[in-house]
Amino acid sequence: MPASHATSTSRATRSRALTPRPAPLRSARLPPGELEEEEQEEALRLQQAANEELEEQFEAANRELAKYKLKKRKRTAIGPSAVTDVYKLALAAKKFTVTEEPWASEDFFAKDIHQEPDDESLRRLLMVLPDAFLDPKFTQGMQCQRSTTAHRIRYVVGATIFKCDPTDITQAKKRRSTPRWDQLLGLDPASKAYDPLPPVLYTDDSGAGTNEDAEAARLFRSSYITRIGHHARTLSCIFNGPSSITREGKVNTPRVCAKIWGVEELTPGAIAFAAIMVRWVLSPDDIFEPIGRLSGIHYHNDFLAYRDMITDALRKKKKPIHHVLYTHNKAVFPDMFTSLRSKKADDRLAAARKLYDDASEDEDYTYDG
DNA sequence: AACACATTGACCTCAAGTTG
DNA sequence: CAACTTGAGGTCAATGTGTT
Repeated sequence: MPASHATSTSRATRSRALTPRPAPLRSARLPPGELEEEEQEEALRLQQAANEELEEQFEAANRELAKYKLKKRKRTAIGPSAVTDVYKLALAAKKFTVTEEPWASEDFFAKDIHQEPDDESLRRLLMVLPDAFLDPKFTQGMQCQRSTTAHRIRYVVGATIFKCDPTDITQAKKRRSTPRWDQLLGLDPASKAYDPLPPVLYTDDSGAGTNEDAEAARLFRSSYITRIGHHARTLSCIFNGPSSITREGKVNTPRVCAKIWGVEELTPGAIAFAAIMVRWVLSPDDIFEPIGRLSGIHYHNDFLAYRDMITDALRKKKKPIHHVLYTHNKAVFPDMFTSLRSKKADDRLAAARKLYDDASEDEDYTYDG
């Protein structure tokens, strides 16, 4: 089997590398009076013997591990018994990556976790998982999700979203020499700088425009991020899998991220994530990093700016941004949306609430919860 | 009811970059 | 230069839906 062969070779290479190279043995004929040196060599030989024994133990342990790995499940099965804490931590990390923040800021690790963090989502996460960011499983989970999501959006569904020849996006050379992408990314030919709010983020590719009200309503409502009436796009790929946009009609979607993570509604982070993602997909950059190596685009900083802008506007009950969230939600989670936002259901609940509001009170009753 | 197929996220390995 | 980190790419088992 090629896979196991490769594993065993790499293991052998690794263990060789760990073993200290044997010191060149001196000639048997030692000058008299150098007993001290002889003793040292004897000690070295003993040390080498001990090393060899350790190496053998190491190999044996690896063989045991390899046997275990063959039997091990490759994929976590559904069901409470199979879901371990480690698995749940990785899942939380993946969900966090896409719905809250793609890269963990450096101060996450430096931050005193007993201090109240400013960010609300982080505060909630730390309440449930105080040591989340200290666990390597968490960063691994974030890494994996970044890599997978970026790859899917660019290489699997990119051509469908942007209605172009697949190679225009997948081939680095062509991607870097397509004028349409430069225009969508708001590249200034003179300064070689990219607009942090480029046309690709707006409805109809038309950019900021002159009318400020119209601009607020069109920002983050690009048809590349999601689209009403047709298949939802980038956002849907993230949560419902690539086939949700590349296939017509209903698809077999056994375990999509939204189901696994229990996501029923978009967050400001999710919209901001999709926004930097459509920019990266068209960019000259080959690797999805906080700062684009070739473009110089500050993906992470721009993401934070988008997310905080959206969060702030939502809190302030601004109409355009609530409309953006509404349309995106309707496109990405149509089923849940209709059941959640049925006016009839809302009225029914509101009526029941009113019954309590109108009911009589008694000062003797207390409730501390 | 049982099977086949299509699709998915998880897992694994490797290469390139970074640090000390 | 070794040890560590990060992201990409390939493979695989689990699973929902359609078909017999």
